[in-house]
Amino acid sequence: MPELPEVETIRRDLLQLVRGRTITDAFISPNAPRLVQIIAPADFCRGLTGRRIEDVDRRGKYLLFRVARGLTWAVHLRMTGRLLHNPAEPDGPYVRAHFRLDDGARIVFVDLRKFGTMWLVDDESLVIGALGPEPLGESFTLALLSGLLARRSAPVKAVLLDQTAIAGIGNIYADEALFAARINPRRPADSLSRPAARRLHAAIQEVLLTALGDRGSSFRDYLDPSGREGGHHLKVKVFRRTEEPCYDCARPIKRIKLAGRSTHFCPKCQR
DNA sequence: CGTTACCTGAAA
DNA sequence: TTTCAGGTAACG
Repeated sequence: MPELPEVETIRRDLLQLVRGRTITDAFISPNAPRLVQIIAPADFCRGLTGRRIEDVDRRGKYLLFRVARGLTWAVHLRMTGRLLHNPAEPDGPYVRAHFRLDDGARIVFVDLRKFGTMWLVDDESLVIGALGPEPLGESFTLALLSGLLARRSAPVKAVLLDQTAIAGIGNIYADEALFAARINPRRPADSLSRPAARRLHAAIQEVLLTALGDRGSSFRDYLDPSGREGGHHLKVKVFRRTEEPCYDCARPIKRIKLAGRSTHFCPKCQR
């Protein structure tokens, strides 16, 4: 569910709430058998208990809790995962894991669809080793994006969604970035002109930064650790605006299936 | 490369 | 009843 702006919002909030705290108890629900990867849930809980949270990082859509003695507790929320801090109802029907901290606070992992995953590893490359560069990082240059596009004949939207190409872009912000860059999502990546690649590079950063400023988008399930919605879904230009008028040309936004995902675009403005 | 599976619901 | 859902791994 959450993409880079949502996961980064969660990271920033949780950093303030849990840094320096020690995990005093960990619980994985038996109805979430696929939640913990690689090791058994009991070993995961034993491994986390008693450990201090030293930092909270993010890579792509992964949250990385740096805990004592070099271990990383990694979390991927997939479609419907939430990490809530002291929620009003800590025993709701979709609670898949919970963690008690030494200040009495509770971190609750809620996930309707059970796609979310967690790891406890000493080598983070096991989890995030294959990810491409951070689109808001220094290494994400125009030259890098152009090189990426030139090597792929797939539709440009499929490349934006490929986490090994660029880390953190999902279905909302792929559609929004392609609209901002006026590029048709079906265009083969290697067919983009130099100016089009330049527009796309700027659009990716602008769209992600704006959404981050709005604390993400809450179309359906996304809530921050305090249970609040983001604000960016109120500002999208094409995502889930099928048959509504394009803000630039007033013609209806169209929806197609691409790379297995619903894809929204303006056929007149995006070529 | 584009489908299919993983889950559970909400919306059409 | 059918389709759709901020994701991604595993298929063919």
